[in-house]
Amino acid sequence: MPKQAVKKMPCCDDTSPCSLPTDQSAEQIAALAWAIAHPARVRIVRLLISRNTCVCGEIVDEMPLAQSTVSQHLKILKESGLVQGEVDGPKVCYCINSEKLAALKSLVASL
Amino acid sequence: MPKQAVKKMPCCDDTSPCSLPTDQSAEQIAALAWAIAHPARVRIVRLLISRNTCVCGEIVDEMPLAQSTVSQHLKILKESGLVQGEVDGPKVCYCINSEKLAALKSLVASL
DNA sequence: CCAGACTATCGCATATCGACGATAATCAAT
DNA sequence: ATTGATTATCGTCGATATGCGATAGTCTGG
Repeated sequence: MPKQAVKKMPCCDDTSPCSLPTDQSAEQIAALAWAIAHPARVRIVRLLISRNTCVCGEIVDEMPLAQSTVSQHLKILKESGLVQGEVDGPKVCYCINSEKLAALKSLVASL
Repeated sequence: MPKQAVKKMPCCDDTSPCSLPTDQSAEQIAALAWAIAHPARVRIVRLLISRNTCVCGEIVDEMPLAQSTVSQHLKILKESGLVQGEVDGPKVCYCINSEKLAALKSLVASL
């Protein structure tokens, strides 16, 4: 995960001819891209998109991964904000955070 | 890098109600997303986009990273196909592969 | 309250990332 | 050929990702 302490980001200073977006933007893109930088997470995201209704552990059934592993990926997706989890009784329903997804699309499109 | 051997991807089989794109597509997205899943690489990509002219080791000057580290990131970007390197004398000019970039945008947009 | 189902978390192992310095490799020019 | 500049690669280190089984936590229903 790109969480290394970036020493300094001397971009967009006087010596640099770039009018690039802020570094914060770079980290935003990196963080969101990171969330979908694994096939399993792409599949999960697509699964959640395809089912307008939030799904829960059914995700596990769709994936060739152990439940704990899927849960781990869901955690990563939740941390990225792309996915939201909502407790529904003993189950947990996950759904796409459309705003975050739109933000990801927008950020990538504006590259 | 998500290069782990995926055991099997029983998606889109008879038991699954998904008409999702192929898993290959998931790996494509994951691979491209991975390339920009690091702030430094996002910055490099933007730098290459902003300068229509290909840049070379000037990238190093723009980044708070060691030359070897930048070279490593460039290698990753090259492997993803997002960036192309062209030897120009003792220097190496890098430039964006517009097609790959477009593919990335398209893939993300079609999520 | 207890049993059952569902999910999250904990360890653990392995593999890779990300960073760096040091070193090799490459090319132009002298 | 040698030098100088530029870039790639190597080796190392710490941190993290990824996978799993096992376990703990949580909630519902009887």
